[in-house]
Amino acid sequence: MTHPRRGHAGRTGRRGGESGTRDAILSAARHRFGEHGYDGATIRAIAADAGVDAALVYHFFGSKERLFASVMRLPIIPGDVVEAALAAGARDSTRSPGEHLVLAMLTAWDQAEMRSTFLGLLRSALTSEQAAVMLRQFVADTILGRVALAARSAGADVSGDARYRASLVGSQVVGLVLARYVLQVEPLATASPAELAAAVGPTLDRYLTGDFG
Amino acid sequence: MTHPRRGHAGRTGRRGGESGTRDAILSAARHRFGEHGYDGATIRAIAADAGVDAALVYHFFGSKERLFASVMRLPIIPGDVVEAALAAGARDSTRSPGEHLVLAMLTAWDQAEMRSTFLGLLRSALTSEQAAVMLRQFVADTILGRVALAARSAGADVSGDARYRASLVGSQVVGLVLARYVLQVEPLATASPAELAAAVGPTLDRYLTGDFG
DNA sequence: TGTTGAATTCTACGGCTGTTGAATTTCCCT
DNA sequence: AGGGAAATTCAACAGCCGTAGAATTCAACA
Repeated sequence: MTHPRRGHAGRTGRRGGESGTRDAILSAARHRFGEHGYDGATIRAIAADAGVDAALVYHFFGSKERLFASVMRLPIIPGDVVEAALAAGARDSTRSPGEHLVLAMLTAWDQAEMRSTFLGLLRSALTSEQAAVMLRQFVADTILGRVALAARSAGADVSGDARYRASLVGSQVVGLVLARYVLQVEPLATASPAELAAAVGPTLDRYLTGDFG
Repeated sequence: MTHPRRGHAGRTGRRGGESGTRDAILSAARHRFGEHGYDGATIRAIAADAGVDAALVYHFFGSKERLFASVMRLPIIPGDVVEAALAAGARDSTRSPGEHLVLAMLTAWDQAEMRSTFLGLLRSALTSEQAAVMLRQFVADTILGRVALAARSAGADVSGDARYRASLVGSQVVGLVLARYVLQVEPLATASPAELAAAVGPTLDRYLTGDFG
């Protein structure tokens, strides 16, 4: 009576064929972390999504924290995207640096995998102080640093307020992302990237090189 | 051996004097919800902060959800603050409506009680879909509605893009709040309200009445 | 002085959590 | 053919969670 079918056989034990289970777990984890944050995502739910027992997650990743770290290893480096956008804006006369920045951000966030990863980081940072410190450090090092550099080279900067300018840029970007992808405020959530670039790009340009107190 | 001392007597039973326990619970709950969000805050921790048994929280409030609702009843109405700021900006020539808006926001957020309440709402909205719907509804009704109204009356609006403008304003405000009070990005977290008003106010003015695609 | 009702705590239940160790099945290499 | 390694599941642990009920103490009023 025990004729093992492919997928869920007798009970325990190895399955036939290439399983790809590890990747299934990673994908499910990215989804769950993205939707519910670190604390809200449970190992059992992730395992269930991947069609697998919870213990297998531990076999592969050792702990929830290490699973989170594995998931949050980004497939692209955000700092490079920012730098490319700023460089493109400097030589392309049809669009300003700010507009390029908005477009680059929205393009990255519109890829499902990226969006889940970023959302997971953001949601976790908002509920756990530990995650907040990590995210702050990461953003300061890889993103705000490059923006500050661009601000310094583009505009005529007297004092060292480049970091101030960069943080203003960051505040508008994170607010846009939050309103569009998390809160899904309605005209914003469905507006086209080009439309948003036209609306928000000049704000970033002014923060980067404009004149204010 | 059982001489009951004021504060924590024999064991169970009522304590002497006016306890003010209910308010202590409310205050502790506001703190906890603000720091950790709805899920992260536990009844037992709230009770411990208030120096009280967890069951007493249920005696007073019935359930965690009802406690949350009691805490989140705001002492002031944000919509009124927004309206007052916009009105002041219209007749006061030394500061624009956008600058008034920023100042009003920062003033509200700098009161500890307000900040905890708002943070609780925000953090909860970011991890629970249910809370997100509630917050979105609330913000749309009481805040974005008034901003949209102001945009419509102030600028020359052809189509019904007032909601679009209002949501842009909202995105910059929420981003500023997030960067300053949650992530505590450094030049922003300690900048003076006046400084931020000068930097961010014109952005809001442009979103309200400016020209873009 | 009782009696009633509110304030307060103790104890416990069932459910969910991250995590572990043993058992089982399959694959791959010799 | 056989044996070791990998993949997979089951069952259980201790701990925390929200919540409910009973017991106790105090205050106020008749």
